[in-house]
Amino acid sequence: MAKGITRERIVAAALDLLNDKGMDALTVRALASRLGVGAPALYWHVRNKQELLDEMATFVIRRVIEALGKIDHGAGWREGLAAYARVLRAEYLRHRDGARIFSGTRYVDPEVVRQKESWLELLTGAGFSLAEADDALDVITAFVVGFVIEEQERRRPDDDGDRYSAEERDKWLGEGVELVKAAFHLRDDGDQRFERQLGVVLDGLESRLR
Amino acid sequence: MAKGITRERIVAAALDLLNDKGMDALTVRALASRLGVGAPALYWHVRNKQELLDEMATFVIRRVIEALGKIDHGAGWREGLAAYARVLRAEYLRHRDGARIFSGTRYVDPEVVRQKESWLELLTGAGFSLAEADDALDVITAFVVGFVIEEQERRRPDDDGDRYSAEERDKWLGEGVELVKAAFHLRDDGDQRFERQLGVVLDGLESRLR
DNA sequence: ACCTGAACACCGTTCAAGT
DNA sequence: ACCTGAACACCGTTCAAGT
Repeated sequence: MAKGITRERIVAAALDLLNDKGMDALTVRALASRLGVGAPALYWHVRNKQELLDEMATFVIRRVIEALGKIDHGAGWREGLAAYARVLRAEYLRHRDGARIFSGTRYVDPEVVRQKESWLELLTGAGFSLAEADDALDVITAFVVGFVIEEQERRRPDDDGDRYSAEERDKWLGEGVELVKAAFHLRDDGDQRFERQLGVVLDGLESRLR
Repeated sequence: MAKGITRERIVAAALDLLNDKGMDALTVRALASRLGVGAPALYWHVRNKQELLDEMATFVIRRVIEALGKIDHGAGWREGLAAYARVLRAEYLRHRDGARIFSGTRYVDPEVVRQKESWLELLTGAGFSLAEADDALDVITAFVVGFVIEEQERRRPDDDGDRYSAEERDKWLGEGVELVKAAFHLRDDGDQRFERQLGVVLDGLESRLR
């Protein structure tokens, strides 16, 4: 009973292992040993490694859907889309390289797509055409995916320990790129940049309403 | 001389192999045999597989830089950024899963970052603050990366051959999602969607100028 | 029904040895 | 300087066998 390996426990352990050691260390054998079991045991519960990876992606997507479902649509389309973007980013950030690994996952689950209905309602209700509403969801999603990929890449533990100080970086850059250097010095990380850039995209959508 | 394996030839062959067979089939042994040589031979030219992957990424980034350098900045900031976005998308599209694999690549090359100078000049010259200009480049990049990841995911040869017809898909979706179905039917693929959604982001940036 | 032990083909990498 | 042959540790997966 303590050894009751199930699909759910396997997927959970796999996501843990991914966060701990990264994608390359996510091997069937390491996963099995983490579950206190031999590697072949997993093949009774899961067809192969690819199915396990698909199952992990499905789990992540399900969490996204669940979180999206709790968003209040009453505060208007702009606040709604902002909440959508924040949820998507937060869920990707939960997993090491989450955006790169779990974005663009094949829609194997109708629920993922059915989810869109309420968002299309919100947007068309606010005055967007159906085509514009569809584009709006796509463009927000694309922005979040691209933003978080960059974000997680930058946060990744450096293999070479080459964290630059400001001066080292300026030297590395060389001469004649003063704007690049100045921009780097005033660059903030994380939430504020996300909110600002998200605001740009939302402004773009808003301009379509006029 | 016909067997003159070089770093450049190795990288070129690796990118070919990636396009032909995909990332999983990109093994050291397969690559070596494609070059008419034994697997250990590659280790004279390249330290390990990771270095090879880094070299591939660098090659792709260099091509992007080269293409970006040819863009005429005379047509204004909006046309300039649009050209930037189109170049980035085109270069990612050259390689199977290009956006997922090569985006967010660690900046190992100063030239990549120095490249930004001319864009910051263009944007600040057009009236953006330096912080806004920096955000503008980021937001465009993020959008392109996210868009192309989705695009290449959708284009990927289906493992199960499950290409849906419109009716099959409607059935799969179930009842009560009429907007989703309608949106799907009027959905166009590729260039037009990219241009439209890029326009949204550019509009968002333009709104900052006022 | 659920898991183990042994085995297979393949992988990245090393290293002595060849030219 | 550049490549081969043989080998090592590890990987995903299969399968007969155990309980």
